[in-house]
Amino acid sequence: MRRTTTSRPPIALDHCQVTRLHPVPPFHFDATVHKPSHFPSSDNHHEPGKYWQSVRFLDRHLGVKLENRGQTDSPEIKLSVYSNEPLRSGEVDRVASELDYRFDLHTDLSSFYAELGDDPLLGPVFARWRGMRVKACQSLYEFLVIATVLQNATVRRSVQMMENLFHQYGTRIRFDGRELACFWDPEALAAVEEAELRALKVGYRARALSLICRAFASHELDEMQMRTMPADELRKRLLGLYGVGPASVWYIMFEVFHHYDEVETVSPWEQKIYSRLLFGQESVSREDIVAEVTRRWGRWRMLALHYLFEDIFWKRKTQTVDWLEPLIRL
DNA sequence: CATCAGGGCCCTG
DNA sequence: CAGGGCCCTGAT
Repeated sequence: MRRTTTSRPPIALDHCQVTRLHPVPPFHFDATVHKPSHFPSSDNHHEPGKYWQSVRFLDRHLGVKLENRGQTDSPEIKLSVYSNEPLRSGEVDRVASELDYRFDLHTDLSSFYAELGDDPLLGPVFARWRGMRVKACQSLYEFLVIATVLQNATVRRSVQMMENLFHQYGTRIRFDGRELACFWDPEALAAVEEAELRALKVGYRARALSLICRAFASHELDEMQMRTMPADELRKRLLGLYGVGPASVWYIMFEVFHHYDEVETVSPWEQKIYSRLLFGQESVSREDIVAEVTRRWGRWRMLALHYLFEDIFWKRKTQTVDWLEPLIRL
């Protein structure tokens, strides 16, 4: 009988080192670290001004805590890195620099606001979320797992699949008084039979999960190198992975690799939401959506859509958005 | 009880 | 290039 990793007590990350991150202003802490449109996951936790996240990095299980210590125009983040043994010199810096990339802290968005600030849709949104960044605090491999459990599933089912995977293959970590799940390595899954994955109710996705982790375990893919690839080449690489189609590629191009103009496709769910946001209609064709955002926002089109999208989901937290509710299938 | 669609993707003809 | 099948779940 397989002993699940999470049946063990959590790893205590009792060592902590503190450093600072300095985002390029303007910077909006909460809208960057927390994306209300994303499904909840036990690898992170957000409270206003604070964010906890597990990170599998440098072959370690780490806990990171980000705290807002600045203002929009003079931003500063206190970063606490928790580990089970003291980190070697330089390791905290490597974590800081990786987070800098994953939270997109070094991008200068001033021309984005300058060029699009007069847009009637974006103007009010900028007023609320100026300084918001794209964020994917997962590695490419980890994000591919998320993209896979999103496929053809309602929110509840995606959450269930993700938590089943964390329970079976992840590691519980404990730091700063919180317990979170931490991702497994692709190597750990590479040895697992598809049938075992299917038992976690991931269905046909078992094959994709299995083949994707092998692509990483065998080092066919190099995330760091992919960060510098031209968009066309990158897209082709991603599409070549089994179980990765246009919808997953779209999320990854934008969220993981920060291609702000990536709107090659619009999947059905987003299509309905953008139709409302852009045209006030129930269903506008994807071609019309792509044409409109390209004409209107050019090289910033996906970042602009991200602002509109998260804005409506933030709004939903405090008030009812009657047209949005039926679109969110729990 | 049966049927269906859901925040896709692969494979076939 | 269109369309069927795929896993599972909750809604009808």
